[in-house]
Amino acid sequence: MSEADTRLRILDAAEALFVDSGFESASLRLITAKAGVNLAAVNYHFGSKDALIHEVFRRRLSWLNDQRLRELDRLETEATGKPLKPSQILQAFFGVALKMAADQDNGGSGFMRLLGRTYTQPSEFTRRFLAEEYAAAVGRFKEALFLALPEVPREEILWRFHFMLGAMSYAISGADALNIVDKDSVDDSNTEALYERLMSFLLGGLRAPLPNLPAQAEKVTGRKSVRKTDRNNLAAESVAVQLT
Amino acid sequence: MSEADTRLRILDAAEALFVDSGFESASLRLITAKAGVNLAAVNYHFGSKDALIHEVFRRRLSWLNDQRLRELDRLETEATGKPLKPSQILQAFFGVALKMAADQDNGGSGFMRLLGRTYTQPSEFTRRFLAEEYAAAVGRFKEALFLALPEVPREEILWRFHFMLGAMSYAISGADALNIVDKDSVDDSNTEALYERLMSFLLGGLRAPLPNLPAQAEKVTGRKSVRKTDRNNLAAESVAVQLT
DNA sequence: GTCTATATCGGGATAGAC
DNA sequence: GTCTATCCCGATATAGAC
Repeated sequence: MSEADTRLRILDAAEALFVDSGFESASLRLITAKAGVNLAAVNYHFGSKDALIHEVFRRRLSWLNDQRLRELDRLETEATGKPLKPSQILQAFFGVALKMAADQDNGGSGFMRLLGRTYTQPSEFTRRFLAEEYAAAVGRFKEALFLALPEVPREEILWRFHFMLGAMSYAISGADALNIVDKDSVDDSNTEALYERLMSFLLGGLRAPLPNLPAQAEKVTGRKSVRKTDRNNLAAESVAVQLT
Repeated sequence: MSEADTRLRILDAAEALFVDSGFESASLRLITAKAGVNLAAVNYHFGSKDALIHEVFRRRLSWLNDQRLRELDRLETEATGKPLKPSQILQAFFGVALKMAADQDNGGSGFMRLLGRTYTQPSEFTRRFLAEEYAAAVGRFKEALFLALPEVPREEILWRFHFMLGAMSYAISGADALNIVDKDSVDDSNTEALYERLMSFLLGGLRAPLPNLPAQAEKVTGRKSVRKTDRNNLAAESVAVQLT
């Protein structure tokens, strides 16, 4: 077996086991057995289990974020200087992720589910490299959303982006998780339908009227916080109408 | 130390450690040390680590779902037979959860974060008792939503409910997770503001225009699937306008 | 009910032969 | 590069004294 082969087999086996039972219960013994390689091969090729985990994420995330940025580039080129529509930005970010989740060659829904879970797990170790891998792509998408929604406070956009990530995570977890809520009558085999469902939900949330924030102290400077609520209400009117 | 005391100390310590580092890394040694009790006490009081995990969820979930149903009862009594507004239903389900997340006496945000994560983890063990604990409450809320949104296909409502759970989960994970996306400038200390932000996002998503579902084979019978798309489009118009 | 001590297992990592 | 054998640790669970 060639070196590259062994590496790949380990990565694939590890990913599958992480998805099914988490980082801890997937022991090196299980991983190497599933991969059909020797136990010691993991330490030889990756150095440690942690490094293996890191690499499992790195290879998928760098591909995913590449695709996302490529799609964003394409849309921005087409738009010739005009700001993108929110729906286009969401399509580039979430649509590409859903497409990856539907593609067996790139880890299928398994990896995306793993990613969604890991995202809310506050382990310093996973947090650090997720931030690294995400930084570049997220920065671009943030800016695109700020441009597309100039009247919406930036903090509000960030929170809604965060909420959208949560919805996507559960969407990809699919009927498996939904069946906790309702044992019957839901079908997630149709990825096209899931995409349409999720996109209209996300767009609805993103362009919802702005919340009535309670007056509060500003974070850094001491500007009059009363104004803030007013400004949000004003923006709410226009936002609910203007977008698509 | 009284028996009840020991039980409680173990439950609290276990919950806190599960939140911080998951079920597997929280060993009985860590749990009992943090609780200030003897290692053997866990097996004496709960029988096994799995049973302890189960009990950690049961005590919080039964309280949470009690509160949710109480609030739903109250709203339905007030409404005297008329269907509730979607916003009221969301308030009873998600608002109560956020309130619990903000209340240190009931586990604070810790437990809710743990719950959100566990929800997407496909372990048979956790899945089974989550379904048990949720069944009653979710059934009532489903029915309330069906009544409140008679023109929206039931399957669509279930998916949107699922998406909303995802958004809530991430909302409660809070700035810790958001900072993966953006290292600065976000503040989650204000739970009132978080509540308002999340509610307007959820409502926007719930009442979004219905998706354009691709034609597909019906699930059980072979009724003409073309009609389905048309029906959804029709409904979309009314739904986007009618709700609040 | 609570303790100490221990049985038993499975984990990650590594040394050293091939 | 890959293997076997093994070290060392920490996990759950339990037996038996108090």
